[in-house]
Amino acid sequence: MMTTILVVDDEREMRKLVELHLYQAGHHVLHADNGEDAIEQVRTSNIDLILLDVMMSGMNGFEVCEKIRTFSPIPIIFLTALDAKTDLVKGLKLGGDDYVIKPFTAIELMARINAILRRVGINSYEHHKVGIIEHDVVSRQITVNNEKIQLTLKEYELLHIFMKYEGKAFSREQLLERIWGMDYEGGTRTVDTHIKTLRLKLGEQAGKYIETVWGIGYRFEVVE
Amino acid sequence: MMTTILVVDDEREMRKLVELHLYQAGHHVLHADNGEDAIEQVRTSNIDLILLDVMMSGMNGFEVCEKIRTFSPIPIIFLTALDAKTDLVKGLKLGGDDYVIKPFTAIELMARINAILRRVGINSYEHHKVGIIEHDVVSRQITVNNEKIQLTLKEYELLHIFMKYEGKAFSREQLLERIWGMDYEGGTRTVDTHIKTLRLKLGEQAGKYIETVWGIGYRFEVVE
DNA sequence: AATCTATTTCAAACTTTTTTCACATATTCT
DNA sequence: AGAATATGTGAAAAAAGTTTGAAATAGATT
Repeated sequence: MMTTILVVDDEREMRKLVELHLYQAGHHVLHADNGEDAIEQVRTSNIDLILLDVMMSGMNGFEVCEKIRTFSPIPIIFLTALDAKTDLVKGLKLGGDDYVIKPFTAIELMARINAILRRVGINSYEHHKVGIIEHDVVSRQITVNNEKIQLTLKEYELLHIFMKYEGKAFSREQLLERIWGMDYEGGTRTVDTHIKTLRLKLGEQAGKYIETVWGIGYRFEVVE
Repeated sequence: MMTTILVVDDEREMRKLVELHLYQAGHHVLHADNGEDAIEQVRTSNIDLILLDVMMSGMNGFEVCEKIRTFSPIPIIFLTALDAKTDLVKGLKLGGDDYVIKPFTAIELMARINAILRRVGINSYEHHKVGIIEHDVVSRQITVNNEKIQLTLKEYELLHIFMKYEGKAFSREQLLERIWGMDYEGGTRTVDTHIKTLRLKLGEQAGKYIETVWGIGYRFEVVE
């Protein structure tokens, strides 16, 4: 499953470089060039991990971290040019999960990110509720009207993306790329079949949440 | 949705080649053979992405990029024959988003373009409001007086272009080229029919936003 | 190897959209 | 006003996209 990573750095070139690598590694990237914007995005977007530069004009990384920790347990990796022990300690005390010292290689950064994501994947508690559907990420369970339903892998991934990006219209190609992977060769009709079974399993009422966007693909939205 | 891409290269044959591929991939293409012209076009036209050759007589690609960055965050992909490492860094420092090394294949170029466009599409939350009409690009939904209306692909594309270029008069040919593509064979009266249904669906008040420009085509403008 | 489940493919039925066409209506020009 | 040209409209044909059931294929499990 694709992850959304927020890159916070006030140096544009450094941010771009990091973004490029993250993007090529298959992550979704959001960015902010200041602390306030970063905090706002954490509040409003569905972000999985933050790469946070420590030295920024205005609010510094530690302050941003402290603020975010008042309302979110989202993993934070500090990017820092400093290498004093005190920073590590300070950052971790404030709730950071890891830190990387500039300059760093793409490989190193990816390794840290993957390590953290793996770790939180086990510990994190994600729970989405949209209309009468509830999705508990940890247990991978879906309930409709509090009744458990059994989904296959593809159905589950579809619903996961739909619920995460409620209201967004997806083309079949986008869904294939995200769930099946860039290298998928088969036809786009496959998506239709999975949509069919997913609608069926979601039942009369919740099945209608999946709307057909004619000529494009599908959109998930609570309809009354 | 069709994107407008500006190709900047002083070698005519290279430019033509790139343009052809872009056109076949369904993009709308503009071109410039020097930096000054490119900058002017970015200022005055509504461009979604720039393919910028680094080595040009007169202003080079990096200088052009630097200049553009003083007033626009538009994605820029460098085309370069120069060595990778140094250019990547320099280009990205100046605000470029990616770069492609010549010679490149059409597939590679398209992949880069799509990657950038996708990223931009994800990061930017586009929402247009013109008069009583609102258009949310992500969900592909249109509301008139906060009431959702259901548009077909062609109607949607028409309204999208109209709202994007509010006030501009379009000929039927221009609309056909942008929405239907260069290989469209049918007659121009098809546009009229779609305008008719679009006006109908927009309703009494908003339908009047689409004005007929006699002898030319149509213009979208808020009238009071 | 046999059995089950999940996934993909396929094609027919169905739905919606797009195009065409004929005629009504409107605008411009002489 | 009348002719010529351009646009508006409703209905029907044509094209395109979606849904669905069933069958084939692939993957896992026993």
